[in-house]
Amino acid sequence: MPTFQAPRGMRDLLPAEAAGFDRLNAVVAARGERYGYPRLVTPVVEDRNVFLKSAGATSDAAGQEMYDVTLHGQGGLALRPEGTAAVTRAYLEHGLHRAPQPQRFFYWEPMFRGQRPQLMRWRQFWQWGLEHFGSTEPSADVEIIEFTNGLFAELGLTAFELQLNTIGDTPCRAKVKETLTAYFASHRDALSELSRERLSTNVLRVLDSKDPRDREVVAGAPRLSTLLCDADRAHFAEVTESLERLGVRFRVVETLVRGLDYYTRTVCEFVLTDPEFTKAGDIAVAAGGRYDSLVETLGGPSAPGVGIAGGVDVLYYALKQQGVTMPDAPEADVYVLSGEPNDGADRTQLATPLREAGFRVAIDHTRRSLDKQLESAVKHGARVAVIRGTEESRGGKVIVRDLIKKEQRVTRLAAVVVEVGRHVPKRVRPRLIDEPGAAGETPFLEGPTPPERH
RNA sequence: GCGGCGUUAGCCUAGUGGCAAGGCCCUGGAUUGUGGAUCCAGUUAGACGAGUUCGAUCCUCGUACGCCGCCCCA
Repeated sequence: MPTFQAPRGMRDLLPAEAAGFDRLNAVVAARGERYGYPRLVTPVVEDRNVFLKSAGATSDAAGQEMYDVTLHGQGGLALRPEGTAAVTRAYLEHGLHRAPQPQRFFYWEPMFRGQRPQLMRWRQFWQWGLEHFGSTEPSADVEIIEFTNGLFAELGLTAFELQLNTIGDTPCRAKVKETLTAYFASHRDALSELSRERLSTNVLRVLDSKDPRDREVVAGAPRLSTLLCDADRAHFAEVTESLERLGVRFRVVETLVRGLDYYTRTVCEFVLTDPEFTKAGDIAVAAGGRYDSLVETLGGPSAPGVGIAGGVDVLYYALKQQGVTMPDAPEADVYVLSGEPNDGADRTQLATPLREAGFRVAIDHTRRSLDKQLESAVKHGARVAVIRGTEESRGGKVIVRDLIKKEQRVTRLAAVVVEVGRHVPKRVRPRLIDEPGAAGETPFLEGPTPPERH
């Protein structure tokens, strides 16, 4: 039994899973680039006030759930629980509000929340996200929603529903809250304890309570849509009309409010509808909305913003649940092995030109029998074995054996790269500097590997 | 963070207050140095700690981790 375990709510991504995550990352990031959202990286640790101020002190996400960090006895830091506030902090810190607007960012980072873990809900989890600063237009809201909808279509995720609502802008919401508070206060006795508390802290949250007693009271509450200002209604109408025109399916859920206080107007959630997930209640695979006062809240000028974030872990499992196959982590296409015991350097010299050429080459660095080495090559998923140190492969020759066709040829060393190339594809070698005219392609779902360009 | 249930080898599963069983995987050997088959052999286990008991993997308590519900949320 291992003495150590990963901390509660944290886990290892073994190569098969890590490969799937990498593919998801590649797809989402590439889509981000296509939409003009370059990647921004922020630290894992932030001043905890960044989140306290932005999310609202009464929000659990910012309070009890925060993963505090102490260094040399000094606190005040926390592992980031979400991306938007951190990105906004960076946006301000680097004066990007003075850069040409709008500013758009993509991120893909681990997030941390100090909640008790459950299936697909870890203390460390991954999120991709988009933030779009500097536009109050409904079409900016539509863009991030359409992005996400298109992303899921691209990935093959079908079992989800887009839920939309508007919770009004800050000045207007004061009146809304007033009306709702008055209504719920008059039904105070019928409410759950938690909701009674929220009467004074965050009335809107009463609307999405799961408690059946609350739901009954909520059913008779004044509709949010009738309480909002004309400007809010107009904004939301344009969002929904645009989405309809773009063919994005959605459902307006008037009780949808978000847990974080910084949202204004549009809020959205992409909720999984697969029965495997709905038994535990709604699980969101992405969620976001507009935050027109967040920049100001964090000490900046008045600047509007809108964003969305998605859970990578949830997305990964939802895709698997739907039977979307992501490629396993192939260890090697080519296995170099030898019948001679002490020729490690020779094996490496044999592998090097193959690796330079772009093949995935693993070397058997054991001294077991050729028998076992060959067996091992198969078990590690190699298509081709390159064998040295046998009768036939002396004098600058090696055997190139196709492990599936069970055919082999004795080849001169100089011709090994060409011979191996007859059996397995080369992988795309990443380059530090773009080659002129070369468009990189990153395959996602299983399919042929694009041939290397010349 | 609160409550409930769980934890037997790398994985899956059996069983018991008195030597812990099997399958898969892994390692080695053989079929007289070219592989996935077959045969043979081998390594490895009751999460951790304390208590009750002549004796605990089994009963009790605590801790760790997981799952379910709550809270919350990706």
